[in-house]
Amino acid sequence: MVSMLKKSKKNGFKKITIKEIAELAGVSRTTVSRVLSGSDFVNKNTRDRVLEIIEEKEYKPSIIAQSLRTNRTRTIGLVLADIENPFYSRVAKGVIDAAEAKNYNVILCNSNNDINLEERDIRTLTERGVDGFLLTTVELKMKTIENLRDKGFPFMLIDCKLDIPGVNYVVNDDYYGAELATEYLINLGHKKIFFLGNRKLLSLRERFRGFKDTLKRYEINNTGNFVPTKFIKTGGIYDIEGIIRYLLSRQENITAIFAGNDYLAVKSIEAINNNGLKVPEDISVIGYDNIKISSMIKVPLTTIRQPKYLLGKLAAEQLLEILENKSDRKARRVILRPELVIRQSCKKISNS
Amino acid sequence: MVSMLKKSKKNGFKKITIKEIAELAGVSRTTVSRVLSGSDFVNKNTRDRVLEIIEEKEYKPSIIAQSLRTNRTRTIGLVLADIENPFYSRVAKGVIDAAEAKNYNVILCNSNNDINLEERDIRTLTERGVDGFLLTTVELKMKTIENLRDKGFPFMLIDCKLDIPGVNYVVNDDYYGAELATEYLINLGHKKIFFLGNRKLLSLRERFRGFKDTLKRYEINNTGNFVPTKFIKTGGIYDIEGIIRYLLSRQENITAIFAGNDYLAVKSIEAINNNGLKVPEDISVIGYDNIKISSMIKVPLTTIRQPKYLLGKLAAEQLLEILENKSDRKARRVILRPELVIRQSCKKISNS
DNA sequence: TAATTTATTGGAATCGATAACAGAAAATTA
DNA sequence: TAATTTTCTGTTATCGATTCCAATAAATTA
Repeated sequence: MVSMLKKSKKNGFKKITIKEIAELAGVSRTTVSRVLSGSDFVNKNTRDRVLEIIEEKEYKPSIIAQSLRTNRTRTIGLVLADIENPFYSRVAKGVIDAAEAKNYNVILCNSNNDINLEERDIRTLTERGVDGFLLTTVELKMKTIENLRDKGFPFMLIDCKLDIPGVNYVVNDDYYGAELATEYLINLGHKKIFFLGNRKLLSLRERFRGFKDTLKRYEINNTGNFVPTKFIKTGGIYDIEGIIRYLLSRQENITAIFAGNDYLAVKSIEAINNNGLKVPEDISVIGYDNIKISSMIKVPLTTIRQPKYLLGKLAAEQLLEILENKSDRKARRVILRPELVIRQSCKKISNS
Repeated sequence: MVSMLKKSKKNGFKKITIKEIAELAGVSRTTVSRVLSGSDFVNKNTRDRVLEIIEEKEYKPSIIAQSLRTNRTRTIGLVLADIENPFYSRVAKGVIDAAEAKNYNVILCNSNNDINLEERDIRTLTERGVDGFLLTTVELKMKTIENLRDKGFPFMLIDCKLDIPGVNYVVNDDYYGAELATEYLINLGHKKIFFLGNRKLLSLRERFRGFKDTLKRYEINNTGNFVPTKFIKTGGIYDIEGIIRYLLSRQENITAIFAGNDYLAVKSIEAINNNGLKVPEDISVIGYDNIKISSMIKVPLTTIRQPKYLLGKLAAEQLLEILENKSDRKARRVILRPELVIRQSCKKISNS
């Protein structure tokens, strides 16, 4: 009778509360609380007795009640652009690992590359009371970000280099990565290179800048590198087949494609094959990201490797530091270096 | 002065509370609460006035406080065996979509195929106060599950057919899928078929059963289908290269491999190639799962397609139904049908 | 008109913790 | 021994909502 736990609404059994522990130990709730937090001065005998009962009853303090009182939930939000994209799921793993290491939990939202869902997710997360969140965004609204910043809500951007005051991020150096890729193609003799990507997306915008500047540096005049908007569907997803057909039909003798990410690269290769051409014999393709399948497809993809796990891990760690140290207003901007991974999807051009 | 929000510890600004809304509207907190819940009888004029102020102040009730009072968090937990495995990330998407549709949030844990982390995750989630959770498990401890069940904590298993009373699941019919795969190989003339998989994992155990039974049905005597334990590392991950070398060295003239999942299949093909043999010319390989890369690798993989998104979506929906309807003790067991996807990794045998 | 019912509202307790403050006992110092 | 400090503990208010119960006013019925 004494040891039997009483029923409650939630599930079969009622969780034991601090009050009951206090009664069993013959002390006040305050004392139990003090034992729990470990910080304050409690008599050793009292402490031991309380700890013993806590252990015996397997008492765990209610995180909900703690949250209400302390205004902290030990929860962070993570808004992923697309959980099915291996790039993001690797990032997510880094985030989760870093969070759990500090005893935080992660609430996951999937914005599905949709800017409206993204906004909704941010709203949901703040209302739910996460202590802060991480945003892997594709096409963010400046106003939303500024608003968050002005409210003082702790957050960090992942893989989105947004240089406005008071906004922190962890990114890969997309500009540098694009330089690497472009230089590699140029050194192989390519001049007619098409950049495949939606320049509305922030990371792709940087890559495009690196691409353009490198061409300029090598004094290569490369006009018309844009994806006609009719091929861009909502959420930044492309009609790759259409683009490739369009490219080939233009008779411009494109010799290489710089795809903004590996997903696009893989799809492009498929589409090129479907149009009777071969990679890399007819067209070279370089990707960006180095996702897992890149090395496994028919023609292993030459691409730019980004430290993805680290991206997530560092972002989470930075955020947690902010959370643990509220007054700290220092800028936290981390830029990671990508590397060129040479495989088989690019070929030297001799007749140039 | 009046409209200025005061500062609080958490972030720059204090959230407005029900008390303040009540004061502004000149009613009691009780009345505001009633307006919020929409259910009780409130005078229309009062209701409108309160709603107006709620809107004006953009008041959102504190989910934490609600949780404490109502003992429900509108949060479910999801324990993924491996978020980087595309199978699970697709499942996760189904879960998230279903949860958000009913205004629930998902706390994500990644057990990393580690049974100990899995137990830790379950503990974390229950302590955190999720209303229930979903478990994609690899190698669960029966005792843990029975314990959860006995405590009355709501949960469902995903892709793990555990037939003990009071435990619910949504699974693919692994037995049937294995029958499909095995029959297909047999019809191609294969008799020496090796089943590649760790039979400790529940789903693989079912697949192995289907495999064995089908062979028996066709009166094919197939001995020695096991992966020597020395190739099985912690967490059920394999030394595929080692296994393949071992297989080839045995001189048993294996003509086909039935890989327990596509991951293993893809790795096997790589390993087979590394050993100077070709798929499907020398050895046929069939996979299981139909993950995205299966169609993109050098030799597109013949495999068994499972409805992954649906798996997650249905599991979440079932769980939420349980949560919304506590007293309902009916069994919820959903079995989805897989299909054979014929691509190019299996070949007919003529000399048998 | 008096009695009863109905509609609408508020007071106060509660959920399970934390924390400011004060008070009592023990230890130290004068 | 008295005064002061230190150590330890409890009382009470609070976080922001919900809910039981009672109270009031208005409407209905007798």
